[in-house]
Amino acid sequence: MRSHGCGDLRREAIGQTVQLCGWVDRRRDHGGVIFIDLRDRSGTVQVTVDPDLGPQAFAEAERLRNETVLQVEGNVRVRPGESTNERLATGEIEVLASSITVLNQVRGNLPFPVSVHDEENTREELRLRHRYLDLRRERMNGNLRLRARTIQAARRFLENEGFIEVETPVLTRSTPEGARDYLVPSRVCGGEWFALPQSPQLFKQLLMVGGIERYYQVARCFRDEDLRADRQPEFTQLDIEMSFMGQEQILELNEALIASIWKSVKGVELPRPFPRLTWHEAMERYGTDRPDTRYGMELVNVSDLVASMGFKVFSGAVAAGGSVKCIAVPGGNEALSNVRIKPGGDVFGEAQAAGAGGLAFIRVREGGEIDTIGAIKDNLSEESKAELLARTGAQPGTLLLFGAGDTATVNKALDRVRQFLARELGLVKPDRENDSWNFLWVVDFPMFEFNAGENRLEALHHPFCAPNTEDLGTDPAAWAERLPTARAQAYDLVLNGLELGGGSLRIHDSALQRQVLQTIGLPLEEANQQFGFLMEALDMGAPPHGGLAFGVDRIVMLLAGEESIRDTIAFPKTQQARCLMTGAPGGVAEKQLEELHVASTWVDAED
RNA sequence: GGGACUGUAGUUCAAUCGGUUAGAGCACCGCCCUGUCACGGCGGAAGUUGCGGGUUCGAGCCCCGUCAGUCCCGCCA
Repeated sequence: MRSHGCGDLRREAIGQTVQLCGWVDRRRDHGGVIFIDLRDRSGTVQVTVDPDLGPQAFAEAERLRNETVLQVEGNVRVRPGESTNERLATGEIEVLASSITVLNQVRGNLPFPVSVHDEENTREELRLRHRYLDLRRERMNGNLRLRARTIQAARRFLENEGFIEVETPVLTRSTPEGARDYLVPSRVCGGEWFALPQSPQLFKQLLMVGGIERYYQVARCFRDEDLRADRQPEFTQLDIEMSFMGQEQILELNEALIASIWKSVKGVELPRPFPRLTWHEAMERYGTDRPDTRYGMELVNVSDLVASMGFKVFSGAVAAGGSVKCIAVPGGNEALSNVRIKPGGDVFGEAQAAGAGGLAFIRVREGGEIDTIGAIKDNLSEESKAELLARTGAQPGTLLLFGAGDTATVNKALDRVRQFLARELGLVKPDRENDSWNFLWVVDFPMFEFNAGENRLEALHHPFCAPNTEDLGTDPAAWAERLPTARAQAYDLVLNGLELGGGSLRIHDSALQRQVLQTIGLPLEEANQQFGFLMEALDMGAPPHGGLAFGVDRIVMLLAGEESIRDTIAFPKTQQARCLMTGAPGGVAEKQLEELHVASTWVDAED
């Protein structure tokens, strides 16, 4: 007698006696015969229990409840009549039970239904509290399988390309810059602390110095920052680094990696090469460094057209060094009422949420007439009007939405409005049904951006990215002056408006590395103290190298059509960074703290 | 640190303007039904309306506080 998966049984098994194990998905009882849908990882099969053919089995079956754990022995036969249950993996056959063994029972009521027949709209709080039960459901079980297939496809591709997986420390040292660290007290070295890695960045670079040449790791990373639907305090990166390769080769190889994953997980052949945008162009045309290119409504810069007009909101913004940009919403006149785009409306609210003061609009009517507030209409010359319509491609019925102010805020507001409208107007399918994969490389990121709060430059990616060689020039004496405005040899992979990963060529010259650290305001002495080991290594024949890291949770989220990475992680944390199942984080014994040389006094932030 | 939303039976939801004993589907328990497949029929049990306080003749509903969850801003090199 063979053991089978419930969903693996097919016509070939007819006549065989089989043994099955699984959960009772649903029991039906009719006219003295009992039907059990038995479910395991492979699917569901109907087990039929007839008292005349299996008295023992029938006696057991009468007591069965949903989610009871069963072992069933029985004969496979054709179902009489036609099966109407499309969800049974093996619809046309049934297993006639001769014996049933209850392996474990369900006591009390389940906190929520698990059956494949039930709608999946249980409160997430409950699902997380009993995650083991949640994972048993078809959708979550499938997501974890999809995740495993994704990682397996990546491993297969990379191994074939000569990459080897190397594990790097989880207990490492805290470094300045970047996110908050999770800290771990050292017992042996009292008073000193480990940090959990935000990424294996420096270790993988040192592996390049170590001659590994092609490294990858499915690496757990930790960042003690506030959570979002796509951000967990611990998450998984597919971390990759390689020596002696230029940006072009790196992008090409990683495109092939991604294509290979999509091919094996979704069966989709991605068109290549992926389109590319420079960072500058992405900001200009989409207002974000991770544009969703599944739809149009690009940002159009009209600063020059309105610079001298009498409408002060527009001309004033330009005069102050800012911008006026707009997006054209085809059919927007009909789709979006004034109520929605004026103060208090949902579209207006999106712009406000991004920090914009407001949202001006023009409705384009038949014959190119424009309908808007007088302050705009009366101050717009015929030439400017014509140019505006031409530049935005506006047709009768088009709604033009304007943002005016400092450029960063305008970009942010219009990006947000654009994404909001895409969903509202049905330009993108709901995540579950998405079947368009608009990959995009964003390249030529700036090295730094100004942090007004701290009054200093910050690395846009991280301070180990190599600057663009043209921007840097050949004279080391000019580095300090040229670095702040230089582009980096850095790149992000964007899919449907979500950042899937990013990377760069790295600095392999210690002098340049020192200069970059100083540029972000790290004094030489501190740089040496924090990163001395790196620069020492660079001085021992570090090869040119570069790489990137993908967010595995996000990739799986998109492949699965989920809206939260929690649904791709077996045991995720809540927005308060708690595990509802185990109750972590929790208190520890006083003795543990003593051993760790940690004071036990709890100081509230308010005090 | 801030804004918004949510919390009612095991569960998913309802409960009109603040007004009788807080209802329904599924699940659960009992009985009936000879092939069901989201089976069906009859009956039953099941509630500190998250928690605490307040307003009111009267609070699931209004107010204050608090806890938990979700979404967003800040933050996330």
